[in-house]
Amino acid sequence: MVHFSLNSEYNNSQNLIPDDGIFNYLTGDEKIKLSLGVTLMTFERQDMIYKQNMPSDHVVYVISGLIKVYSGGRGDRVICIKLAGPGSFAALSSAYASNLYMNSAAAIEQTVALMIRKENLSDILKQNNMFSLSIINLMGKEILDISKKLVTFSMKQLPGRVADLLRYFSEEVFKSNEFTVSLTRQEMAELIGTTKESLIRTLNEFKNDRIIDLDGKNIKILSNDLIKVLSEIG
Amino acid sequence: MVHFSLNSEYNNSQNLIPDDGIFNYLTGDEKIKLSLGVTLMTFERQDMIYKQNMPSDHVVYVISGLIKVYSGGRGDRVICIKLAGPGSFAALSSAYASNLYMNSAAAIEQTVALMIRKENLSDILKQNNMFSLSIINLMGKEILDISKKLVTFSMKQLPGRVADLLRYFSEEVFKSNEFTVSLTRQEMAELIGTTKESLIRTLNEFKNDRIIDLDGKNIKILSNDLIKVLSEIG
DNA sequence: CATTTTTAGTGATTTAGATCATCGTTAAGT
DNA sequence: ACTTAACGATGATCTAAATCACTAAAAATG
Repeated sequence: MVHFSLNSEYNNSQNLIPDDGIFNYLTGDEKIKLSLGVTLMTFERQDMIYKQNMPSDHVVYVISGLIKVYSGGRGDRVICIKLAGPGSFAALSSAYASNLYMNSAAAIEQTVALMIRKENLSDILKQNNMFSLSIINLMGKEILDISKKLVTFSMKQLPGRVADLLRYFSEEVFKSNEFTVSLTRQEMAELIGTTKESLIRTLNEFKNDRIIDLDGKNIKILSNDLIKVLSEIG
Repeated sequence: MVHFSLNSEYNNSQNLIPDDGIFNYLTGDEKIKLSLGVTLMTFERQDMIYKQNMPSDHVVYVISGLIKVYSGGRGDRVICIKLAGPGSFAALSSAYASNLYMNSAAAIEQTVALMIRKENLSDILKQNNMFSLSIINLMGKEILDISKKLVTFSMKQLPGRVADLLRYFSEEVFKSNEFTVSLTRQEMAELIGTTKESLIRTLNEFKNDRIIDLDGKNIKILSNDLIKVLSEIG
């Protein structure tokens, strides 16, 4: 786990704060100020980023790679709440609604992320309205996403859920009809609230029905239409 | 459906904006400004407040009563995302992350609510940082609540879910160990993602096990400890 | 107040998918 | 390179809860 911390001799540098996305709303001054409470970290696969029930002192901003935000329940069962790729935040909700992390996060593949001290982010929120508004926007999107997932979990059965997973991968995570997942079957199952066995079976049914091509971690969607239909009929 | 609209002759009145909760952060001027985009409405049981896929022009602030926010899926199946009682908002997430309502809301009992035009709320958000921050806080709490529900839905079985429902009622909705639900068994089932039959059976098991007293819509929790255990073992 | 509709409650049956068991295969660690 | 562990894949079995099919009790409606 490589660890860079910005110390005083770099105070005049703003390199750590990206020049894109939501940070566009920050003034130069605000970027400098925020930099002081920021640590750039590199995580390897399976590295823990934060852990449920620990004090929530940081918010995570993913620069590259992919992380999973998940929650452990009874026994060894785990459910994955979301994946966060480049340009996404994790732990925003824990930061502003609790003083503990309400779930855990770990790297799925090698990931570079900004760890932002939440007080520093609060300072910005208190003075920059457009930044606040875009955080409100982000959180609104997150609520809608989780609500949609809740509906899926309580109404769709396996084929519909797996179809949703494939859409999620192709439309939001990998942004292509052909992709190589860095997740294990177990992790994929945790994303749609099922077991690895059931996920594997359904994925193979899709393969036999020529809806997808499947070769280990390489997945190619052959019929987006069928996937969409499956997702809709649940 | 009674309908009061604030027109010009009442411009100098701020009566419609409550003096409590989140609106404390507003200045007098802001309250006046917000009042212009606000309508006070009374809804009777089963009245629709807003509907999935309609343009999301208003945010709802519940003054008294109880409403349900729900989402319809395949067939006639419905899942209730949350209940909102006095002092709670509904449609905040739709307002700021979509131009359509992403779910529906209806009154469970007679409800008085402020319908706030979302542009007017945006105007306040753009100028009042503390107000924005408390909206961020509210949304964070909502994300955590839904995430918890997601975990429940994918991991707990019926006794655990029903225990969660009873805790939700006694701790958050009715704030007492003894309460009269204004919801039907069907609506209760929709809150925990099951069918009315399964809910009824589980509720009666709880009654037979002397965990609750049950007489129609009157429910009394006899053992909070057992409920808690059931909720935790799932 | 009679009638239609909605809600509550039970039993019998079915089923999707979890669980259990096992085995090659791939990847990781020594 | 060898050993151990993690992962992918399949088959057999089991079970929680959905579904179906009713009856009874309340509520709403005319």
